[in-house]
Amino acid sequence: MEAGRQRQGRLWSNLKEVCDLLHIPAACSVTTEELLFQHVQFKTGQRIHTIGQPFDTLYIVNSGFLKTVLIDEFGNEQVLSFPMKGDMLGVDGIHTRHYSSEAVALSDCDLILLPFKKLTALGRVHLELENMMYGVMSRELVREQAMIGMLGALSAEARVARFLVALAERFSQMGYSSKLFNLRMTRHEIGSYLGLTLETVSRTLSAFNEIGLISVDQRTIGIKDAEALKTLRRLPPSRTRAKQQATAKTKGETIAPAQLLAAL
Amino acid sequence: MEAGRQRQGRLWSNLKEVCDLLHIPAACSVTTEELLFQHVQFKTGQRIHTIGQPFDTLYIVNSGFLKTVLIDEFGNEQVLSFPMKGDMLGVDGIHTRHYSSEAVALSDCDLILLPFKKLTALGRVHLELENMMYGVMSRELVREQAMIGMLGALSAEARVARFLVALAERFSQMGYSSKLFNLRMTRHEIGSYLGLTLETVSRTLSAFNEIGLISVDQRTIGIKDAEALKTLRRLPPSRTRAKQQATAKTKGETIAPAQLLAAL
DNA sequence: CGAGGCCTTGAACGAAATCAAAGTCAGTGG
DNA sequence: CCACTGACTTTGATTTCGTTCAAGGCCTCG
Repeated sequence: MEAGRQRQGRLWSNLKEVCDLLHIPAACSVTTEELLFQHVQFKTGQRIHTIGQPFDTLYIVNSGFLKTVLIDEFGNEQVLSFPMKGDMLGVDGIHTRHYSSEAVALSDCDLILLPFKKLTALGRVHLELENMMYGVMSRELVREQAMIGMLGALSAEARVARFLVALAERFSQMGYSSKLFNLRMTRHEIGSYLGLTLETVSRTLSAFNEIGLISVDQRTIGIKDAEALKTLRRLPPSRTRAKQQATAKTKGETIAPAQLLAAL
Repeated sequence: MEAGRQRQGRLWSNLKEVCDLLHIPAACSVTTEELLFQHVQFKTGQRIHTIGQPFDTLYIVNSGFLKTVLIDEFGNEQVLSFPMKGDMLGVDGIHTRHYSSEAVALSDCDLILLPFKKLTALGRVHLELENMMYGVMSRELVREQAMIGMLGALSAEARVARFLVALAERFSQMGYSSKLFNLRMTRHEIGSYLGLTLETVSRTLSAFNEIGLISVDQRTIGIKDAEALKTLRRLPPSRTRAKQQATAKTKGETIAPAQLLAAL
């Protein structure tokens, strides 16, 4: 459909800028400006690459928000990640020389092109660059391992809670507020990412809102109690709460929300 | 506990052998035998590396079976993978220079040591080696993405079915029978890997056995109908089967197992 | 204003977890 | 040799979390 890129080619970045973006301590041996990487702009909804497309370039997100997805045998999307500033895209294409996932812009985006051939050639000359590559790929691997652990072991509430905390931290790193931000993705996309249905995501956000952990207004999220979100395992049954309070031998005093939330 | 390695140092491999093991088309530019990598043996139960331990070497499995695990805040293991011949271990340590997972031998193992420093240095001289590194890391990433997709979207039955098929294929690649093999891991470990409880794994295997997809005898698995396993989405409700047959307008004839299994 | 996405909420159902009890097997030591 | 221990597995009964199905509300944009 909208396969065409929004090539404007106005911007270029040097190696130092690329390393900074990736949070790689560039020894900055290359002050020369001859090593330039081109930028490309994508508009909301455009695809950066599709599944099966021949691989030749990696991308670094300079600004904007994206999602990467797998498409299963019957056309259902499985969201794999929500890349944003400083993330690398396309690494999954190296192995088979074809991208194995699809990347879509969730907002207008500015990406840096890293032609893979050029990159590896440069890596042999500039050691930081090579280390950067290994580091970024390893980091991505660790991120996915954490994701597997989360999908394998955590309750729906815990997944949503950690998702919010992770988002808040990313926004903080990017210099935005970690307390108040806008989700760039739909409930459906969040659900797919977390292995849940959109209804469960919606209900969970409402529940967090009700007990004061966050505030929700459509896609605007306010983080009220980041600590509780970080350690949350499961929510106290809202309808049964009275019964639970009666059962607990707490000398009649009301159980503090924090206690309930931290319950195994 | 048994932190000590079983260093025997009897075996060494050259670059060609390493590439073969990883299924990398080594251009075999290096026929010289000076590039040697040491082997190390581990016995069942021994740890290859632990979480947080300083990273300096990658491992390739030459023989044997292992598991890699994450340990959560309360000591619960989350199985991430079951590496076997040709798999690489330790890549997650590159990023932070500390392993982020733990690898344990499920059987006696023979691993090849790849000191990371040495490896990257060699990569600059031997291009196939560098390509191998990128390829293997990318492959691992793709594998984990598939895992995330599976955990996020598939039913318990489908997960177990695909797990068996994947195992069968690995055994086949390794030259063993893909029709009859022994599981090297417990039901608990399989469950952890698939995001299920051990009871669910056990029940699912029993169900597959009952309808003739596999045969199960403790850890010995016989694959009877690989195709059905590959495409299975959900099992027909065994107790409701009579009712379903009645509901279906199939002129009184019995529904073929294959039809039921392929049901969306 | 109306249409179409997106989101929320409720009710009922169902898949998998949890709880519980036996059964199997390998290894150990009397 | 055999009984005993402990880890692993199977199977059943029950519970619960999350899905599914359904209806209505809320924004945005033509």
